[in-house]
Amino acid sequence: MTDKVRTRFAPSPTGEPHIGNAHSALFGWLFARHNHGVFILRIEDTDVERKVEGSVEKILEGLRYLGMDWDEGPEVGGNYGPYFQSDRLDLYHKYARELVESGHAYHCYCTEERLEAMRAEQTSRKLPPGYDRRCRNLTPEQGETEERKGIKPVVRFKVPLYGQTRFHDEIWGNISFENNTIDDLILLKTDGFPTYHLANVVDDHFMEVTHVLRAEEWLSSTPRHILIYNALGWTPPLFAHLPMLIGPDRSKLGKRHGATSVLEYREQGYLPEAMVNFLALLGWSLDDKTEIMTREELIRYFTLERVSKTAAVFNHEKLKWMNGVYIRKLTPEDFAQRCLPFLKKAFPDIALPNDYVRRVLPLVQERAKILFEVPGLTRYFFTDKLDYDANLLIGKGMTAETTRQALLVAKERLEKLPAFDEQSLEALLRPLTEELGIKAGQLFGALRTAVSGETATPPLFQMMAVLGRERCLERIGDAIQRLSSLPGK
RNA sequence: GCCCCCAUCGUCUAGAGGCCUAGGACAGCAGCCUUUCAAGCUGCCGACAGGGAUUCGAAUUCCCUUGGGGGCACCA
Repeated sequence: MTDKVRTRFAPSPTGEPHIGNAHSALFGWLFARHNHGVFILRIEDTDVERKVEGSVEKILEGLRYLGMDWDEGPEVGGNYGPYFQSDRLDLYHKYARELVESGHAYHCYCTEERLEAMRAEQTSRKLPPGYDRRCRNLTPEQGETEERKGIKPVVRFKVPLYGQTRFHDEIWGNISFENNTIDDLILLKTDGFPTYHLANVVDDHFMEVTHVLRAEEWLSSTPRHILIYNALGWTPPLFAHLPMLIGPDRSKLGKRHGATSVLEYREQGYLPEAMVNFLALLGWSLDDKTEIMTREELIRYFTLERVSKTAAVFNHEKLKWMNGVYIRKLTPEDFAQRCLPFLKKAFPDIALPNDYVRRVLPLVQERAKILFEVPGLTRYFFTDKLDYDANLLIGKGMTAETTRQALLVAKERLEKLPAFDEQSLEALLRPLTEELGIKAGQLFGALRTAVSGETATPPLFQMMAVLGRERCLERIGDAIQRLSSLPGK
């Protein structure tokens, strides 16, 4: 045995990597890193029915996106493999057999139909559903009779009829269950695969996992696991059940609450550092004020003592805010790098010259909350045709005609402006408002819309400077046209 | 129905008997800044689920009630 901390993340490949799983994984990862321990990734693919092709890759992608590296597991190997449960069936069979031989487990021949009927009956009589232990005391002869009928048995664990099972949870404290409320769970299914309970115990034991960090939903199956450890003569690891992530209605986080796949967040342009920071703060806190923390700080400060017991609502609003914080902290170059894929995807047929893109992007960096909205915020920098309602050109207290006149004069002056940069533009346009006898907002608003087709944009002079003289003049000319042909004007 | 838990602003949380007329953050609202939108700044709104008990003193300890969650599969 080693005294080094070893934790694991043990997802089952049944679909998109769930944000709730990512949360648990993160806590396990932070705990391992904080303690200079080992973070193991184990794939629990024991449910043939629910297995979804390609989900292992997605799980790995999700972890990579969030920057959670694993020391042992798929792709990296390790001394405790294999790390796919489907490659460890012999091991599970061995210990299932051992449990049967030692009298801790038995073969059960009950059909699924019978079990279902039994449960329905129990539920209708308002009794707790559970196996009635019909096969618990079958004689060898009775067993053989069933076998001859061609019925394949499952292996069930013989839960003690009396007494209680206690354990200590690092977060919840001491928990105790009456054994008579636990039914004889299945260890080995008829298809030869183990259930979670057996596989989990066997693997955590042989992989020398020291701390099992998993979501609270597992709390009530922990006594079963303890019982199995004991029956096998093994020392259980330490358990720490983590608060669950729930939706705004306080139920288990699901599709109807919005995006649940980690990869969806990547596609929407949530920065991994923001995701990690946000997730860490769901059920854990450092103190009464610190919220923005780097990955290194999270690792340094993360302890189980500061993990809470109450489920946390996944608040998209706050995530968005935090993502904005991280976006603003990026260097312009880094921001550009991260935006590029989103721009390319949104404007597949438009050239994105390097230096131009790098002049455009800083203009929206503090305005974007998620990367996905960057193309929308910068559209007019890349497209030629603007699509907007000409009435938007006309500001408060202006008419189509006064607006047109103002634009006409502005265009004229802009053509003659020696340098088309921010300072020159301001030096020209600011005094022009006085000359025209209109307010700054009236002229700037008209120009803003003319040049971008939008009413909310980055500062006008910066925007125009980046767009360039040619494009600006062209668009102002177009705006003048639109004003001239406005009906009723 | 049974078992195991949980309980501070709408949400994430600080609080481990006096530091609490309960702190921070998101959201909301108001204002400032300002050519628009953001960002930023200032302020406001806003919670200890209820009831007992212990104590000089309880958000903090204990009990009950209420509310909420999780589990009770040949799923994990």
